[in-house]
Amino acid sequence: MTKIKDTTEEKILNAAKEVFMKYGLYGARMQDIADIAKINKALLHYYFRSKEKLFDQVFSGALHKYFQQMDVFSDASLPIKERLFKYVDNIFVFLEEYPQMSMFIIKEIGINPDLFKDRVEAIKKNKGVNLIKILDEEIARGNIKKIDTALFWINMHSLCSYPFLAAPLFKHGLKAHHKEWSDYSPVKIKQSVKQFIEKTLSV
Amino acid sequence: MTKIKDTTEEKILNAAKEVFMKYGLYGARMQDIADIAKINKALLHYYFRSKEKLFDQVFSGALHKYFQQMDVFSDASLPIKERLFKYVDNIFVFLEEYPQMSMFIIKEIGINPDLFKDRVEAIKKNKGVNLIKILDEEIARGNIKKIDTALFWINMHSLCSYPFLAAPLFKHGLKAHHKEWSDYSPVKIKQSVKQFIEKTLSV
DNA sequence: AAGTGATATAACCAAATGGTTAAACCAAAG
DNA sequence: CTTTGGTTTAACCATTTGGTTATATCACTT
Repeated sequence: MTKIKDTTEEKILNAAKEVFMKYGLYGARMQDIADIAKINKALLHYYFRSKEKLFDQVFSGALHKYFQQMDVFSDASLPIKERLFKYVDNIFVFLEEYPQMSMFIIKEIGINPDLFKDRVEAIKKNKGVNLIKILDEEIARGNIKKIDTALFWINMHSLCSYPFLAAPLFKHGLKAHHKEWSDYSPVKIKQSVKQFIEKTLSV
Repeated sequence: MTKIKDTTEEKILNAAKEVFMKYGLYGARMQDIADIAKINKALLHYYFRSKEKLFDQVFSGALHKYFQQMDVFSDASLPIKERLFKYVDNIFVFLEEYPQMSMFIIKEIGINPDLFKDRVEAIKKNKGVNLIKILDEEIARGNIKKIDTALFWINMHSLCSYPFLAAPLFKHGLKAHHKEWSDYSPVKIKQSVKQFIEKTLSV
């Protein structure tokens, strides 16, 4: 499936990703990371000088992947709705692989806002695509309904992300109603997100 | 605003709530809790035997408040849409006071699923209201559109909760578009949730 | 004023944690 | 075979962490 180089460095990074995502910077234990990577704890410091440095690498990678999904918006050749649908597809692929990542990013930013300011500026400049601006332009051209684009953006993301974040809750909640989470995620949810987009944007 | 008894026990619980919500069980430090409560660390153990016990109290309280919102559904005298609107109002009041709580619950359940199984069963039995079942009944009576009720439930919660969870992200993201988070949350978001309910359920 | 029980604190302890070091391993080059 | 370089490990260290204890303080009763 995914490429596995299996170098020591990658084993560490994968283990660190797992542990940091679950417990956050403060809650994570270097020994746990070493155990999962099946290496000696000292190797962590050999490859990444400190816990903070290792965390920084993991967090940067997460943030990069998170914003990478927006690349599809650069493709101005596609009609806006197609781009949005493709974006939703991207998000779902991403969320299925890293269901915890958006929460990880949100949590760590909440704890240490500085992590964000520095890094995001760099990413933003690299991409240079202004998603809400694009939607506003489409409205000006009359291609979509006249809506509050920022609000639409928030709502669309909510519909996509929250089901994955809250999966532990929903899994249990649905079972109480003799329904299975697997029947809902991700196929049906993706459908209903696209429905929401369709209904909200159609003139 | 909220009643403040200001007993030592409450000071500790409030401090613990703050720290546990931010850092989780593993990430939280007893000394931090003591500092915020402005008491000696030993007092923590005097009132609550251990870190786990203190956490348990905080977590139980959070879970209780979280599910308490659903009480409005017991009031069968109101038409279903009124009940849903009232429920949304409740959620927003709750989320404005405890924006981190749903993430706290979700995170801790993800780490330690056992916490959930034991406690939720008790809560569920106390309430005895089956929300999705109520919606299904309303469909049978022809009061609302024939929809997938569980999916509707998930979507509605997503629209309510995620904006609060992801506030740190949105705050920053909106500023980049010269818009302010305060212009969107919570008034406009609540409106659009109710719009979503209206559109989705109307026959 | 003296006694009493609950409340609070400083000082302490053992275990865990992030981090270091010196020595061992091991593949490739000479 | 020996050397050389990067890689890996066991043993260790200083600090932090959750938790305990002995002592002090305070509110209240007698």
